[in-house]
Amino acid sequence: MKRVSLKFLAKELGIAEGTVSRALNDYPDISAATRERVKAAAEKYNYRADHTARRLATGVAEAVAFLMPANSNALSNPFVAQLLEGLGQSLSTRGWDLLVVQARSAEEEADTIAKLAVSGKVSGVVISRPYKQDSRIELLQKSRMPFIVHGRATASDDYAWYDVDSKSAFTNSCDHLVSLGHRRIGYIGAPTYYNFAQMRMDGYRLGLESNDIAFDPELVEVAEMLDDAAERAALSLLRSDNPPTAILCATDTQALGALAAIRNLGMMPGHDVSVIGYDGLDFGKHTNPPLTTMAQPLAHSGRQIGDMLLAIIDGGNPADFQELRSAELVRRMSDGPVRPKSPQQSNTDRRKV
Amino acid sequence: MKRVSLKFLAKELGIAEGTVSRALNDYPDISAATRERVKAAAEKYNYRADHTARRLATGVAEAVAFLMPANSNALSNPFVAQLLEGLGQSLSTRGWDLLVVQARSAEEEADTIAKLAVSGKVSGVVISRPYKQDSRIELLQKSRMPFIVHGRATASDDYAWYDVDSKSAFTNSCDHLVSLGHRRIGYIGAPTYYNFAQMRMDGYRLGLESNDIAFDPELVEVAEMLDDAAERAALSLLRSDNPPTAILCATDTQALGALAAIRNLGMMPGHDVSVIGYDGLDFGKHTNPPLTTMAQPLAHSGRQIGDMLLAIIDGGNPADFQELRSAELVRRMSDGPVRPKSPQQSNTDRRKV
DNA sequence: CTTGATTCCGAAAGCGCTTTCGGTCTAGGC
DNA sequence: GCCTAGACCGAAAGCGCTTTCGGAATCAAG
Repeated sequence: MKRVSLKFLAKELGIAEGTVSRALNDYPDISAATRERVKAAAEKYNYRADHTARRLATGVAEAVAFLMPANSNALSNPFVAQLLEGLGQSLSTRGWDLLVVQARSAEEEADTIAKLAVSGKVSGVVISRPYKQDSRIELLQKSRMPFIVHGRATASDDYAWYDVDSKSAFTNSCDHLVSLGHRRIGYIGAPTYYNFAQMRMDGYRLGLESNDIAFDPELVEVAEMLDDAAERAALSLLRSDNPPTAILCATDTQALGALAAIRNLGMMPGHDVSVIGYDGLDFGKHTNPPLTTMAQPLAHSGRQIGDMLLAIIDGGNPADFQELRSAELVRRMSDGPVRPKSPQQSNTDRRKV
Repeated sequence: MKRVSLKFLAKELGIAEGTVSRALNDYPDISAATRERVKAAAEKYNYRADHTARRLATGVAEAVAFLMPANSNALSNPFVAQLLEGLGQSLSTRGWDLLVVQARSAEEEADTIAKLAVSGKVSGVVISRPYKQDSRIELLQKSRMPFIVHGRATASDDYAWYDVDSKSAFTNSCDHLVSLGHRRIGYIGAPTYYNFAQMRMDGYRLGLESNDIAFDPELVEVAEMLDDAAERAALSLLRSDNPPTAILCATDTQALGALAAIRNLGMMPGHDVSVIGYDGLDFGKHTNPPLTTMAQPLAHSGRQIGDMLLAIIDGGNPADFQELRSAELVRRMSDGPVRPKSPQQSNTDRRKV
């Protein structure tokens, strides 16, 4: 279990350390013969260049960092793990490392980034859930550290990102609800310092507009991305004089709260009032009723993001790496045709899941 | 944004590099005066010792690795993120790094560990979900790499671990169900190469035994830790000649499947047949009906595990760091008194959540 | 054969720190 | 006033690799 060093290998082969190093790294000034000889020996002794020494000598970290979202909550965590998994896969193709760093608080995020950028510990960074104006992005740009963001900020021309077009998704969901007869559509959003929250809200408004429905601020609530916060928001929507017949939620977690609110009011989600979430989280299959949601394609997003970052580190132009995917409405049981004012009416047009 | 080096600092102060280094590291052979002077300058220039160089010189990696569970699935991922968060917090107290490494497959896990152990990239490792016989643990012990496991293998005397006493939890749940009148209690388990799966099953059997209920293999199914696999398992249990009136599930994810199976059979979970899961995942609040579960205290487990690992790296005896926490039954709506054979009976003794 | 161009490899200088070793200086004991 | 202890710091040797530079050997051309 003892490490074999370059020195050892060189001595064993009777050639200079530098030569061994160059042979291993496929320098053109090494004859094929010795290259093979060296590689065979390396194989035999199971030699692996010491990462730290290599880093110091070359100046390239061979590692990237993932900045953990500041206030993540248990329900949104599935993303993180999945992203990490994909990132790891991507990096492992080169044997690079994946660092997870987190700020103590949202305020310290910028500082954490700044430190990271000069630390030399990583050759690239991925951040997620950008704010509308994101100082992390500015810092990263200023420090010339390759990076990619999962999502985008308002200004998004000159850096790399991978995002899902949630704006269109919300517009489409509006259309969908309108086609089910809804005209009074509520919206529960996330704090709008998050750009994704803004975009989803924009999508909602656009959807209203294109269906000639006037935007009504009474129908909009902003809540933290927690189930209970969203439940309170939904309650206030539902208790108003002219309550919505359908509610769009910025996240699945919030949709969970909306479902609960509706049930608590003695109504049936999907029948009395429709709810559509966004994220496509698996546990939506098991809610009461199963949650209709806009599913984002996050299966390979981590992998993709990793590959893009690597390409940028290799010298690619960040602006060339911008990818916009689209979300897909997966209908489960929480949406349905608008219910006429008449007391009874069975809920038809339902699909099984 | 340019890095300031030791050399620069030394030149600026007019003293030797070595002296600056020793001053910064609080060596006793440096006068208080120069120590302060050096630290002030370091502060002023915002100097941070280059991690890589430091590593190379000292030989200590100042980083630990978390080995990502091999076949994690989306529903079990909340753990990972939460654990990572806690670990990160713990490590940040020293400014250490957190690496996430993953094997391509379960088979390669041991190999990954072996490589990691000799790579010198980290000074400690945390692994989770050990198998009954876990070659990763043996490897780690052999290579003298400090490590801690989240969970334990069957032999668990001579290494550090943090685990939840799921065995007792299952025994207690049995008692609970018996107190509700159940005598025919089924069990859906996870693959028993996982030691936690074995322990939970043992707890279940012990619970039966202590209540003088004969163990019936017909009532036990082993399924993957996925909702649909568990659903099939539950279906087969429920369709037998003498079906269970209650089902204990090794994980919440599986309990989700059990709930679905019961509903699909036209019965009502918690009324017609009780289901209890294990994990205490938040989304259990939103299932249909809300899932009764044994909640493990994972809020600060990451933090705790990190602190323990650090203590071991500092020279602590691994065997001194073993912590067994207990799970708590949180009753929601999926358990209830056994239903008499008579057709109608309302479900009493329910608690609100 | 001599010369100039190649090919291939050894030597050595770092990368930015840490740490040992010894030397200088001052303080205290006689 | 001389000697011995500390106290304090400078110099230098690494840590394990990479990479530049130049020299020796080989080869083709004149």
